[in-house]
Amino acid sequence: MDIDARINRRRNRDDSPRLVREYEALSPVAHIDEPSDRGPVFEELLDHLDPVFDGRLPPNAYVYGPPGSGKSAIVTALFARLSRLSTGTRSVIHTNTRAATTTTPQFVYVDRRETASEFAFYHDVLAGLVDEPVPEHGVSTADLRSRLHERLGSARTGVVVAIDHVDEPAGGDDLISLLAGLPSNVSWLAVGRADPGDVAVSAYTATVVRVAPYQRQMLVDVLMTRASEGLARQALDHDLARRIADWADGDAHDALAVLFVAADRAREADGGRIDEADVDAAIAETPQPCVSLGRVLGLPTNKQLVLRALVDLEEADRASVAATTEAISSVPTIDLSPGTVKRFLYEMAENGIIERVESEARDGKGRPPSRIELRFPPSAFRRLYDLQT
DNA sequence: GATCCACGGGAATACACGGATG
DNA sequence: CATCCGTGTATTCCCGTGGATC
Repeated sequence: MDIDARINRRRNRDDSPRLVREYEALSPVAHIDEPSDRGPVFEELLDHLDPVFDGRLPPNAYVYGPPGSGKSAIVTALFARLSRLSTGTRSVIHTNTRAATTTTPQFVYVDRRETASEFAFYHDVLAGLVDEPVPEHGVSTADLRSRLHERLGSARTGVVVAIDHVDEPAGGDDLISLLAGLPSNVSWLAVGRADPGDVAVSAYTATVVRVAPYQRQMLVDVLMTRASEGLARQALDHDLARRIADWADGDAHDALAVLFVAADRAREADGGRIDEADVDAAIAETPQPCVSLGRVLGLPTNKQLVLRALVDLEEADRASVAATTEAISSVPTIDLSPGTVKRFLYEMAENGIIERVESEARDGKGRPPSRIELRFPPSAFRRLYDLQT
């Protein structure tokens, strides 16, 4: 725990005992340092990365698994550790004298959720490699790419780049050509949901690693661990954790989202612990399938602003895209034009953040309108968004 | 002056329906 | 009866502009 967290804990003890001690530990978008029970997958990945420990580059790889199976948690945890090992080439402040560290390849993690464009991709890879800030404006994409080549041309050992969420976003630049633009001493590890047979990158990989969904007991453990980190003692009954795990059917994201919503609901009700009604309500507001909250919170600022207004609307205001547009545009905090709000709604529906369901009420005239429905639990987004700002 | 990208705005296209037409 | 047409909405697509930054 860092100092801020320690101080905050003291500051927040006014109306103790607090049910929610630490939203961060509870958040479905945060990954903890030590994903539990994933030993075999770590071993498989380390087998693949093994050449690294001799100072060589591993081949390209594809890691895949269903939503909420812990792909991102595993890869981020692993890359965080590995990049700590290889800081020898860029940092002078290290006490360890093992010469081997200076010849270890570097590790960079980029997330396509935040790195959709070609420019952003090369920017983030480069930023992961150098200590000095990389400009985000005023420099061309081609320029950025050549800086990257320049930087790596002199490197002895190369870089391993993890690219998470390769099958999102739908509208991003073609991944294959982005990868082709990387220097030759870069090896990549793509992470996605699709089966290797259905995804173009797998044609360029030597290794494929599958991440299986969480088994029931593992998911219960995940929930109990999070509860003990983020909630007051004894706040989550083991039976309720099992109930959530059963419902989530192996998807850790959805399970954690339910826990988060239930905890927030219990806190609002001044409950000292999460009860069954909290869990029921949380499950009821979590759609299936549920889009990743990480994706929602990775959206551009103004799209999130629109969503923030959307989750507060009455059902009547969501009866059609036109009505929803009007309702959102009249919210004082929104200074976007109605046209833009509407376009955002259509775009987000296209990307599965929200859903348009065509109304069956035909009134004879024109094409029937679509009602807007959320693909994520609204109170989870509301809380996470408000904490962020 | 260059660059990226979010916005704004509007044109083009799709769809549903009732009524006219062959 | 099958098809086309006109009207009114909904939806998609596209591109120019401007703010922020280097």
